[in-house]
Amino acid sequence: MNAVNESPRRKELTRLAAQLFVQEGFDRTTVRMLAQEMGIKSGSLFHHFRDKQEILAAVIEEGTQNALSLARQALENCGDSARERLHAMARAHLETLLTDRNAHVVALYEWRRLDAAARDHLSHLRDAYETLWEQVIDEALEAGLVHGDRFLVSRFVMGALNWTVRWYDPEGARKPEDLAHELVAMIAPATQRTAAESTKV
Amino acid sequence: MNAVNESPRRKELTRLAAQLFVQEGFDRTTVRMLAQEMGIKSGSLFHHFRDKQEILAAVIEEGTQNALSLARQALENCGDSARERLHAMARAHLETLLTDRNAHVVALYEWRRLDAAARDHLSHLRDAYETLWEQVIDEALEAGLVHGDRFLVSRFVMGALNWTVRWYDPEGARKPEDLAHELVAMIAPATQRTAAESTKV
DNA sequence: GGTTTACACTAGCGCTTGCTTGGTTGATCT
DNA sequence: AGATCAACCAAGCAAGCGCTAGTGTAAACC
Repeated sequence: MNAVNESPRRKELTRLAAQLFVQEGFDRTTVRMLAQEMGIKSGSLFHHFRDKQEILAAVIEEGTQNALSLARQALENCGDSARERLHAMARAHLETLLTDRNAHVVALYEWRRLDAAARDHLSHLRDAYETLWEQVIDEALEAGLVHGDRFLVSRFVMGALNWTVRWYDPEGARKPEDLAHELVAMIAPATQRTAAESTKV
Repeated sequence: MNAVNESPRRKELTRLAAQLFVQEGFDRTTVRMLAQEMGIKSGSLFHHFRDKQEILAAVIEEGTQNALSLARQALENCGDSARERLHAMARAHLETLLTDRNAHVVALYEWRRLDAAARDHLSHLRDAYETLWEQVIDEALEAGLVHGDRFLVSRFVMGALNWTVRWYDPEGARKPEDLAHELVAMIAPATQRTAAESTKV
């Protein structure tokens, strides 16, 4: 029973679990269903994970880690202007929501099923991610790009972005890039100043 | 076993069920927990509802009906300008999210637990509500109050509003009215005059 | 060559689940 | 006074749940 390791087998199992958790919900997904999806018997599952809770925690941790590193990377590789940084964050957020969709849906919908210990550990990760966002929002406010209350603006933006998992169609014409652009345009109209940016759309 | 009636007792039970579903989630709420909360034995529960699914459907229907009638009422009692109508809708949405919070949280989080029949029936109700929203968004776009893609703007706005159930504190200083005002200000800044909009599109 | 390790299996324990059954109560109607 | 009816209860069934115990096996390591 190896609890904390990160074997490639365990990672693959985590991926499959995420898929099932999205399809059925955590509570309705039985260890027998998980095992079958993984091609093993239900007993064998507990060699890889201490209990069912740990599978949930593994799924959410995986998704959050990816989101965090993708966001950091996006901020490093973009320009310095508040608009560019805001756009980069929105785009990174939507891209991880797309590529790691299952994990993120689980994180959004099944967070409350985590036990106290796992929730405590994972909320630190999530806080780190949200701090990144608040910094970028602050910059946008200072630059006069967006107006309003710091707390409310960041909540509204996170809501608009996270809500996409409910309606976004990966097969459709719209790319994460497009959504990010449209969102930034909606809350920070390009009509004022910065003549260099009036080319898009 | 009266299935479709609307006795006051049933309404009260529905309210209690909504509270439990929010606290524990639908799957983890057992019929025994529901019965205890209602002050009856688990067997008696099935006199009021055909099965557990029907309780869930009743909770969601109640919430959606209230949201719909509140929104219609708000649109009747507000001014004609696109801004006023947008603000009225946002405010009505947030107010029903506050007063019927439990029912709406259940609708948002447990929708997928509905069986096909209930989901079909309730999605018509929800569509009626979303149609109201899209009309108001359309008016805002035509009036030049907001810019962007019709579909995306309405999805972003709905996301920002619905996300509030995750962080809004009814005991806090902010009223639904304030949130609505701030949201409208964010996506439709008041700085520009209505006449000065001739340059766009 | 012997021991360890990783991974899988079978079998089932103890418990909870949604729901059913058969029956009782007290108020209301005829 | 008898019938009706909504509302409730005690008891329990069949199925399914998470998880454990004990064992087998093939590759890796000393």
